[in-house]
Amino acid sequence: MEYTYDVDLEELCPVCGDKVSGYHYGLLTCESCKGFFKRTVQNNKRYTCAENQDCKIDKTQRKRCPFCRFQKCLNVGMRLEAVRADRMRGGRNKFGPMYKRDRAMKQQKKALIRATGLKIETTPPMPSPAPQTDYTFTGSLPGIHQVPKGILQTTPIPIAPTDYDRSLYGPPSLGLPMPGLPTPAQLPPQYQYTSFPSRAIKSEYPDHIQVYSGLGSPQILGVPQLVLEFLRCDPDELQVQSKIAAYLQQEQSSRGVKGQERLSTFGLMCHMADQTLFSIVEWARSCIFFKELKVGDQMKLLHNCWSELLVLDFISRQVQQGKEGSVVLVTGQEIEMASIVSQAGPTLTSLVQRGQELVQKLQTLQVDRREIACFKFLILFNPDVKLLENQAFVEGVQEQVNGALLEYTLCAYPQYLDKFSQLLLRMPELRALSAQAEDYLCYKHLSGEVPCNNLLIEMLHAKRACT
DNA sequence: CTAGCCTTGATC
DNA sequence: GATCAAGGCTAG
Repeated sequence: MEYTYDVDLEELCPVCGDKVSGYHYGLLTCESCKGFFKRTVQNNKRYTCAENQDCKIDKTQRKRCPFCRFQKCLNVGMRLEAVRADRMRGGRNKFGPMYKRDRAMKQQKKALIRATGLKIETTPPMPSPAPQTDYTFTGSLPGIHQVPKGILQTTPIPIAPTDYDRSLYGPPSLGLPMPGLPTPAQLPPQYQYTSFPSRAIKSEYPDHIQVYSGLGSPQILGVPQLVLEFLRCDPDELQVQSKIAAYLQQEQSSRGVKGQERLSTFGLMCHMADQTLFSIVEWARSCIFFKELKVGDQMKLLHNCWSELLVLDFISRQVQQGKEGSVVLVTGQEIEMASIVSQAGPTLTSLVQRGQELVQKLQTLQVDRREIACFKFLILFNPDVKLLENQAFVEGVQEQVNGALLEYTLCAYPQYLDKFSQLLLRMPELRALSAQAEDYLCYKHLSGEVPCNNLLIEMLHAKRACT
């Protein structure tokens, strides 16, 4: 594949494209968007959009619609929590280490270009809500034969969500009941909001909105507890990115040493997808509800939906950070659509194009990362999976997630009353796409082009064996 | 209200 | 003491 050299040419503000002046409220932005974000949050400003809430925000037009500008600030990942309630000046906040990691990542990516020869996406948003520490990385993979069992059975992954969101955002995780077995009948009404201040507040912003009431205690509006919990479960995109990039780099360079052939682009993509699948399985194992299940049920659910989760992972990356005419990989690398069309066979090309169509639809719907977090659970807890030991639990979770998503979309996007159903309508497309991707993988596997020791293939076999 | 420049102060 | 992201100030 071709690649270009303009590596860190773009130090551009993700909101308006102006020149970046440093890290502000969670990511690299320009001075003006920093100021705008600060004024908006500090003064609890509410804007309305005179158009359809999809105004283009660039350097010349950013003043025209503050509503859409703020929306975009939130969507690219600016953090409300970084605006200080007490207005204290100077010093450092909790994000310091994150900024440092981000800088390190950028360095690593430059090295990755040299190793793999693919252009690097230079302005990764930092989409995850809370960086998780202790993402243990062993560097070596379990052998293929133990893979599905091994990865599901070994010791639990240490999850240490930073307490930042938690401490700021009200009830420590435990406000959320962790039902051992939620049957639909006994589901607690858990997506109610924490108490509002007396004045009526409508959530215009699809994110945590802190309201500084007289005493200055921040509250969350518009985001059901369950959705917040899902966000907490989400792995830190940067860590996954860094881990997979490091893995690929090592893989590629060790081949050089051993005198093996370097991986082809397709081989590289297989390894990348494989590693992504590992991280998806790790995510599932550690997240709320799923970890309550017995291993057998866990495996059945994962065997059923792995490809959908993989496709969704890809799709959501494009929705969140994709650019017109190119595709962003889990490593942050970017591939031009043109080079895919010219170099990947017709099947893969149409697969990617079909994916891009779905991306477009989701972008039009203004899907945000909270909704995507819900989506992942809806896919994972598929009540249609047969022979589950604990079918009722899975159905119960599905129902709860549906409720939370519905409530969230209604509150966060009151102007789109049918957003929820529009979102659900995309589910069959995702399913069809992942089926097509599985077929493609199967074909490639049969023609011997997929590297061995591959979790992808393992999953493929497992799924086809039981259906 | 905007955005460029200034001051502050915890962390290294 | 240097760094650099917070908040503050103020012309336009």
